[in-house]
Amino acid sequence: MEFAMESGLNLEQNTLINELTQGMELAKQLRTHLNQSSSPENRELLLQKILSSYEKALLILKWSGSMGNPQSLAPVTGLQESSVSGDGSPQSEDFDRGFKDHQEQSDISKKRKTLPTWTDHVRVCSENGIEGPMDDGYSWRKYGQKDILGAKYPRSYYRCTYRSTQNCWATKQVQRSDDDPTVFEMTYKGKHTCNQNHHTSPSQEKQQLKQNNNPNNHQQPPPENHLLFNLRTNLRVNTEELNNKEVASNFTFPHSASFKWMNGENQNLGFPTLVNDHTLGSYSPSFISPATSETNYYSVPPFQMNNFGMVFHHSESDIISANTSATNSPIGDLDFSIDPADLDRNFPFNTPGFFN
DNA sequence: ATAATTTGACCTGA
DNA sequence: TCAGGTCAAATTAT
Repeated sequence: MEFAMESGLNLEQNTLINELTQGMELAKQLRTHLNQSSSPENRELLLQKILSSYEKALLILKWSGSMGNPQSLAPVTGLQESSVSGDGSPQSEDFDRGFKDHQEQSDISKKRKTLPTWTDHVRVCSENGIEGPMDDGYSWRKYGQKDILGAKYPRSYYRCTYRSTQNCWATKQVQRSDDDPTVFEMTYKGKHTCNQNHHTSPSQEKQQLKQNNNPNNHQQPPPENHLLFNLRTNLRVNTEELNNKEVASNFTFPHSASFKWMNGENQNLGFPTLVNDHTLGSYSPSFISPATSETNYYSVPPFQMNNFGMVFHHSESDIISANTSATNSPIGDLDFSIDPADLDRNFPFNTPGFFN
């Protein structure tokens, strides 16, 4: 509630202006580079940034244009279901303090009713077989993988890296779609109560990438986040049938904060390194948001997409029990208490389809 | 040495 | 009993 704010057009408009401005700036830089002797890479980089800015600008326009017409959007994958519950987004610093410690145990015994759960369908399409859904801006630690009945690909289980240190009980499951291997269903449970200000570190991301790309498990193609790339390739967001409102109000994109620095170090994966270090490294933060710093979570522009970016489709649902085993715990209560917070970051994705 | 991942065992609800 | 989810020891990466 507190942040009812970003509903507005202003934000949009500002962002739009920022993007266009940025595009112009970059174009100027490019011009300079053309005169001087600069590496082709730098030029390329600038070019990409420019394109990125314009694409974003266009997306923004599209998005705002579609606001009124929910129907205009096309669902990408129609998968999910689930109903919604409250929270949507990850992170809420303010709240965490209330919880820490003890809560765990006590909660266990109590109710842990509904853990806010929502699912994103992230399509990472890669023509070249690159990219992966991984990074959503949070640090996750994989704690399990299971073959699911009837599913071609195994499901991976992740929990917040800061579970123990910050008592953050957010978890997520990643399941590669059977029919469309380029789609990953990411199911999030619980919100982040940790402070991950420093967005993921490169190393972490790398790791994630790796994991998800289990060669053996047919898991997936290597991710690289080229926002740009992703953007171009497919950008769509579908909010599934959830109640529009709910989604609108609750869902939040995980801030994407990180980009990758994928230096070609993923040898293991053996996937093509499309991008040069610089390319990635310099992926314009702008893409993400003007401000990259700590404040991001909130400040991020509405359209922020995950790094993975792109398409996604998501649905939320309440889930009721989440854990079974002994040690597990309590996350439960959070839902409620946090709700208000959720709203904030929530992206005004009222529009049922973000990008078409 | 520390941190993350792998993976089979274990747990729980249906 | 079974499938999904989690634990935790061993392994691997940083």
